[in-house]
Amino acid sequence: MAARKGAGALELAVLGLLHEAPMHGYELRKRLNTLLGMFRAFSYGSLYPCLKQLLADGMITEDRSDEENTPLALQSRRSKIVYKLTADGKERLQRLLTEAGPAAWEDEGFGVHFAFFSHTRADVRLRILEGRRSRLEERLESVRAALARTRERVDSYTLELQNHGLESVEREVRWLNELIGRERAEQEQQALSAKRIDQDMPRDEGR
Amino acid sequence: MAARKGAGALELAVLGLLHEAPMHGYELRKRLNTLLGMFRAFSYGSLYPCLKQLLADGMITEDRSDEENTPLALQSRRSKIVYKLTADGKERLQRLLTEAGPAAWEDEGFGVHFAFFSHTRADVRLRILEGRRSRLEERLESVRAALARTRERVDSYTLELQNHGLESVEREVRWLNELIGRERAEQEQQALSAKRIDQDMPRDEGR
DNA sequence: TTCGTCATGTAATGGGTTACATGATTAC
DNA sequence: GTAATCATGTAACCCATTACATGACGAA
Repeated sequence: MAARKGAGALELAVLGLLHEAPMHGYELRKRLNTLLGMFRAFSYGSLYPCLKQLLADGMITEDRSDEENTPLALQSRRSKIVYKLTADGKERLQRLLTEAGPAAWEDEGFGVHFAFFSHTRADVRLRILEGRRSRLEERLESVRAALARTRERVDSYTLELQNHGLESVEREVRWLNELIGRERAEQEQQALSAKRIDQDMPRDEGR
Repeated sequence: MAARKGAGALELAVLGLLHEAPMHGYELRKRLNTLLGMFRAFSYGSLYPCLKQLLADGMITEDRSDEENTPLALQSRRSKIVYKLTADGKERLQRLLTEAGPAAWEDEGFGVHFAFFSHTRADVRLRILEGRRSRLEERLESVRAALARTRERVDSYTLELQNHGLESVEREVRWLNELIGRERAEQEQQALSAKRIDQDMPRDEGR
């Protein structure tokens, strides 16, 4: 099965962005870093090798044509390599977007996966959100336990730090709760309209 | 000057914890990860090599003695290596704690530096807090700018993610503001009591 | 013509994890 | 006696950054 390792988050982000529109590396990086804003930033030193790899794997093709204008006879200025997803690349993107494992909800990958949720199946979205939530709740519990254990004999700055961390994560959990609620409501509504269709044109029910 | 590179955050954390009390590696790691709770976690694979390096550099000493009990004649069970700061180590810790540079306010290092604020000079604390705040404000500004530029033509999940990120960072900035306020108030109060002492026993004022 | 930004790329390095190997001690 | 956890360590790998090298293009 070979399993293909290679850059998780970055690879997904590149494929995802290229799926929306063909682009060259420099632009890709800018879009990447505004997309992920607060969560992470990539440098050229990781982006270009990643593109190279994806190219070698046949996930993307490069277009060094300099587009429409070939003015007279002076077009040897190689520059601006536009990358584009191949069919294999689209397939791979789809596969990455369907995996609802730790890679999707741990700190490094969550932001990127979330950013492409509109291309992700509803059930996968839900599992990722729930996965992240339980991951965070684990952390909360362990920190709370530690805090209870060592209470009173901690200096005030440490306490301040731990409390701030705790509150930040609690806030994220509330955010996830809201998102999960919305996702579920959406699913139910879809189930409902499906039922309505069933009532309009009834089918075999029992199995 | 040689400059010594080596693990920034981890090294500081180890020295800081060992300053509070001698400890062996396993315990060190546990304390480390509860101390930093939400911010990061280290594995043995990074801790032990770090200890090794610190030992080689003479920042710490190891004690393989198994402590007080040497029952009769069966004490060859080497186990539990207790590490302890040397004078050099204390000096190094002090130096790390005095540096108020990017290493202290970027994501990777801030938590650790903050955790040992009670051993840090007041003016250094203030500069680190302000450094972090302006770092975060830079990010806020660039994301807000990007958000304004691409407004309306973004899908809802991306928007949701960016907003959540924005709010998280805004929250941290408010937290920093509060801390900075407290630090300044403290400094002013100390300046005040210093003045009062000056009034009690006046000295040369103009230079 | 020079400066800023766009644009592509590589080599060295860094800081960390995973998985593994080993063994002592404790609780049941 | 056996399982969990305490305890120490290493080697292979991973993902990314930094610093560098190169050069085109537009505006002042």
